[in-house]
Amino acid sequence: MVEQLLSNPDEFDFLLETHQQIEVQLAQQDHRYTNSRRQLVEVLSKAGHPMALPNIVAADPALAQSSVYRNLNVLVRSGVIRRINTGGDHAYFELAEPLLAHHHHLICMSCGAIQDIYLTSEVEMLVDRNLAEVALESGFTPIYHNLDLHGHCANC
Amino acid sequence: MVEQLLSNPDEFDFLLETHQQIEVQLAQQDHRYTNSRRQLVEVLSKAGHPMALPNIVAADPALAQSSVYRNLNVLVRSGVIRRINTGGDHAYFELAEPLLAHHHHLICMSCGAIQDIYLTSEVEMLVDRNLAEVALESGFTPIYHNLDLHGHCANC
DNA sequence: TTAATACTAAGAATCATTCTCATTTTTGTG
DNA sequence: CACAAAAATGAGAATGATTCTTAGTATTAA
Repeated sequence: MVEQLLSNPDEFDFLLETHQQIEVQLAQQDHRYTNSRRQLVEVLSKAGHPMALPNIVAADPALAQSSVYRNLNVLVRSGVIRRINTGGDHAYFELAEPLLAHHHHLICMSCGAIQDIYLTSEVEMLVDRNLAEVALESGFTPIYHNLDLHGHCANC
Repeated sequence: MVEQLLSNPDEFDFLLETHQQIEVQLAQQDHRYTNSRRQLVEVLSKAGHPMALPNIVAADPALAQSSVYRNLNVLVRSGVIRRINTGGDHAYFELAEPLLAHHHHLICMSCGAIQDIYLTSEVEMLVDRNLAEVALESGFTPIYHNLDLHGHCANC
């Protein structure tokens, strides 16, 4: 069992809870939470940062590329995983809210690295309110928003 | 001359100014503002909203697909055009700041349509400040930010 | 048990985008 | 006005991330 390899009991609990939530979320849309989907979620969860497909596949040799692509789509459509479009060669993927707290990204224009950032709740609230107003005026139904800062990371 | 077809003198002035600015901006990087680049800019300018490649090519039969792709890249690298990654099949393109005022986008998850939105200057200021703080902590050098709201447009 | 349905995974197919290259246009210099 | 050097063009080939196909496997429900 993969769980026995974890040194940190908190991480163990987190994964357990995460798996349970996801199972319910998928069941609501008549999808199964199969082994390979669990493994995919564990790779993303343990990495702790957004990953592109080659990294996901490399992180767990049991994962088949075609299945990962298919399952990423299923999980994105079910709201379990979030797709991040950087404009680079690959899309990036991370666990979606509420499995992960609401946050945004620094995206390096040189190396493509992605780092999570958190804004103050005051700023988040004002942005939300302002976006909601503008959406309402256009008859637009908001689902989620993206906010990312592009530039050059410390290494580049 | 394309300009003679314009009914609105304001639009004529706007294009003139725009072309002049772009010519300078390109010259600074040893690029020429050629005819086909002008035509590309005019298509985007007249549309008044972000366009995907097939629409750009369809809007002006004189534009060759391969040249449009190449020139979009040149103009994006020079900061004249902005690329919008929606996650759909195509990237979208629009004139960049300061040719267009700072704004954000509503992106329809059903039909892919993109609409410009403007936030209040108060919100923009707070977001900028907060992003700058967070970037500084990470040694990240900010260039620009994206903020887009995904959901369903009035038609969908 | 059995039928229906979901899932898997290897490889083929798709298609947006980039690359190649022969030709044309523009620029700068004598 | 050449004329060489540098940029740009455009048609088609190549690339490569992602999706599709398909035959087989696993799960569910009756």
